[in-house]
Amino acid sequence: MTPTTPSLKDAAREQARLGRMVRIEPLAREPEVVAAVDAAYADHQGTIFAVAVVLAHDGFELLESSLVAARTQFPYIPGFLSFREAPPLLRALGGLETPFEAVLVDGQGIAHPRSVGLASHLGVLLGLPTIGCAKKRLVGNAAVPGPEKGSFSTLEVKGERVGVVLRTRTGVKPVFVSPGHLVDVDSARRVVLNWVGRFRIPEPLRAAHNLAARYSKALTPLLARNP
DNA sequence: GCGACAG
DNA sequence: ATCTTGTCGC
Repeated sequence: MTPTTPSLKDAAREQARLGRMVRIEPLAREPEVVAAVDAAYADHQGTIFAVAVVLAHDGFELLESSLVAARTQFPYIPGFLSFREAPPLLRALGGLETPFEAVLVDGQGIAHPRSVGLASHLGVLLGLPTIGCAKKRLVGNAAVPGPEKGSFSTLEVKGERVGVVLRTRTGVKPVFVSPGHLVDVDSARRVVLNWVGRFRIPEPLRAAHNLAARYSKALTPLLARNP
């Protein structure tokens, strides 16, 4: 196979192309089953462990998980995270057999320099609703939301409402929620809040994150023996 | 030129 | 993201 490593110029061009395909619209129904993706990195040879999980809203039960281990093909550059994580994450999602209604992503949706964060990028390629839920801000300005769980403030970029800064737990640092594809800001906010358990990060993303970390620790020694 | 900067 | 134990607080 021929490793594909686009230049930043080409990457930005690809984002512009995908950006034209992003659709922001309210989600018709509250998802009963969602997927979530996250990645962990191992020290050795730039290995990335991409994980996709499927959970049922009822009891936040983990229905299925999928793992993909690969070599990173792109460095981490703010604004271009998709070119590093989207390929393995898409493969992980492709390994799922359980049907899901939306995907929660650890990163931004349209709250991005070119309006195509990882969540939007994945959404367009999947043709499914995706929601970005990041722990930090990439772009945009927002007021500090109220201290109670559920409070939120508008995240805007050049006068555009691209997301919300949402308090998922009382007194805890808020998260940055923005629509990826086929959802709007309000739908994205509601979905994230509906999938929050007793922690700051929504359960599906926690499950994906924990699994990725576990796989990384457990498999890194094996990869060192079998390069 | 000087900061800011998802994971 | 990752390197890393205990510790302070609700």
